[in-house]
Amino acid sequence: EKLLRMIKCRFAGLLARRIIINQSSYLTYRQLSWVEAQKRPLKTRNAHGSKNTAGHWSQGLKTSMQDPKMQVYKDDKVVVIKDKYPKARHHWLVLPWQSITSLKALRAEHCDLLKHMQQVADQMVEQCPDSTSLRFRTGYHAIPSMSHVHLHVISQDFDSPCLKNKKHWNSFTTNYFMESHDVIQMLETDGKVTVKEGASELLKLPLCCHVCHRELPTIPALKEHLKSHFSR
DNA sequence: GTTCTAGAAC
DNA sequence: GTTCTAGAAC
Repeated sequence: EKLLRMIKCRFAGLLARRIIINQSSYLTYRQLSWVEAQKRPLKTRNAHGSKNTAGHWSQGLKTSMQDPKMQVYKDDKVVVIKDKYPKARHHWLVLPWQSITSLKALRAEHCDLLKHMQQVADQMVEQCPDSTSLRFRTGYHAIPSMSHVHLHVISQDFDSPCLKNKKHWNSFTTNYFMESHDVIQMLETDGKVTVKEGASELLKLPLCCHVCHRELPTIPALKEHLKSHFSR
């Protein structure tokens, strides 16, 4: 029994170390002796090991955009994928191959790239069979959860089981959603993109219909209301 | 970004 | 009692 426990311990240790090797924190971890490392609760070690890695959820787009099965369009500058959790009948993301962490990193030299992303977004809408019946918007979230700059191309029906809460709704229907054209304009005039202070507060605003501006008390009520605008 | 669920709101 | 939201997740 003692031996079994020892083998289990050893295995857990190797496992933890193997995870750490893939990260920059390897040296820090190695400074601990093997015995000391065993004293650390497994949970803590996992927490230590799973943060700031390529496997972290916020890095998911980097993985998805490289996956040919996810790509619905690509050229030498950008790739388009379907949003994994679409918030409307049509919801794509346009991503540049070039790694740009966020809007904050954008400079004047990125203007042409953003214009191209906009062009590709327009193409996606054009080729969509529903483009005649549905309105589309193209823009960026002021404070995105996912790393790597991505342009949302989303139909305005918001008819999707993935749209579940106030944050989802307000991120696409308030000024939290920054129109692509406005972002490009800002970059051209200021040489950078500034996000208005208090943008995060916009997510807490009451639920308001984007078509008739009626206020709805709950998400289910809002969804029911949207049917009156977007019956198939 | 999602999932899960405690407890608020009804 | 049920519906719904909102915050933690190590």
